[in-house]
Amino acid sequence: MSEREISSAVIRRLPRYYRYLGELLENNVVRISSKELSIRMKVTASQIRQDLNNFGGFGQQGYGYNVEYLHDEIGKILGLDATQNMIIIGAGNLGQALANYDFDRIGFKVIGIFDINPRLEGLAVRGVEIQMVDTLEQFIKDHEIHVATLTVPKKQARSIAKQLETWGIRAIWNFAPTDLHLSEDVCVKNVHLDESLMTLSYNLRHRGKEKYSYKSYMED
Amino acid sequence: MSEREISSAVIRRLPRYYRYLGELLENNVVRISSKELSIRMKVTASQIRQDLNNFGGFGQQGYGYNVEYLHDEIGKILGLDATQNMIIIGAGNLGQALANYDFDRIGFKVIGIFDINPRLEGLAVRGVEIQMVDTLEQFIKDHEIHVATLTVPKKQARSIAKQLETWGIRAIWNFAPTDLHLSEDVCVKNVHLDESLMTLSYNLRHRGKEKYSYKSYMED
DNA sequence: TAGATTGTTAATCGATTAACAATC
DNA sequence: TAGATTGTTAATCGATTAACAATC
Repeated sequence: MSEREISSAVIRRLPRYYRYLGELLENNVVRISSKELSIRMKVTASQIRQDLNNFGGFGQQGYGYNVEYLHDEIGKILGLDATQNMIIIGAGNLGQALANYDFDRIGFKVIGIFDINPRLEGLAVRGVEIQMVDTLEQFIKDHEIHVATLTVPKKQARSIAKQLETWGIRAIWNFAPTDLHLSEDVCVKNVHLDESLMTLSYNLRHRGKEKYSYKSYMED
Repeated sequence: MSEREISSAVIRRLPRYYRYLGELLENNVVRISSKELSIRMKVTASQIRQDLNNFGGFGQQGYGYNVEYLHDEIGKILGLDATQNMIIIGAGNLGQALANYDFDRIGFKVIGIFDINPRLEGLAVRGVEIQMVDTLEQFIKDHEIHVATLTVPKKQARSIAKQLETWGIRAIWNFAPTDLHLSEDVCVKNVHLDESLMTLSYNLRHRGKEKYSYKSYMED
């Protein structure tokens, strides 16, 4: 099976397909055409078909796509079918908020929360007790963890990220407002909330000078 | 002054320029060339110059760019120079975490937090007391609010968004995992955290099959 | 002036959309 | 079979990169 290079534009759209298909599934819709889905999602049918065909032919001519099948297949492509253990580094407001999220639903199980603040030690968030970071290395080894969420202050983010890398972490979901400099085989996904708000600020200020319309749905 | 259409790809890069320039400023760097900045940011110098020239000529041949001037100008383009009052709807974990953020720094002042849970009434987050949503309409009118952060459950998101629109809100920072259907003159910026994590999941699973490298910095 | 670096035009590259033959 | 809709190729569109004349 030849692995072609999938563009990140396509990958970023997959979760949205997954979400819409999940909703169709909840509404007991059995099949859907790219045309119908394109209307609901406000994208072109062409794009949907192109995107999906990067991964294989999931539809059937004259019929469309089976909602449940397509939903599951996209889930597999995204890797949501296999559960990954995850830790959260930084148990501040955001870290605790994320710990309360139900990410199990998409294959991520929070099994550890870490901080340097001794006041937080032992405090349980969603059944997981906050531990001190000096136990982090051992914990990662003991539990075969490959994914870490980073919600520490900017100053500490880079050095902790480097350590996480040496301890075997392969993917970092980074909420610290800085770019991490790691080797290429560590996946980093940045969530820079302040930068997100800045783009909203831009659009608010320049609103009306141009058309924004539905495209904003896709600009993650 | 002719307003050309600025592509969203450019707009999404502006906050990152702003951040790098801010750091240079902190390090007392007075001037920088597109070449030097391109190396630090791991983008092409060409892209930097093209991006900036969408908004005007901020540099000088043979010299480069004055860091402070460029930083300030990008801040103005993003609209960070004018303060906007903001409210947060939904005082759950995420809502409270966001209320604790220092968004004043980029021109957004949280002056109200709202929820339907009577248990939260009066609880102060960063000096702002949580109020009940039935006072929302009056509050928006009294304080001339145009920006709202939406951190309510999926089920309620759309109906609240619709109401916010009728009450005069012009920009919504939406954390609910759903697309909002509003008129075109309401700006919506979605932050779908679960979808962000899904793309990380994809990259983790397909890691090594292709090169990811620095490009991940830019995929917000 | 000579060197450096911009602003901007032209070339390339990639992503989106359109079209349609294949086929259920 | 006829109608519908995919998978896929071709055309278009837009974004990125390269090149270089302008100019500080």
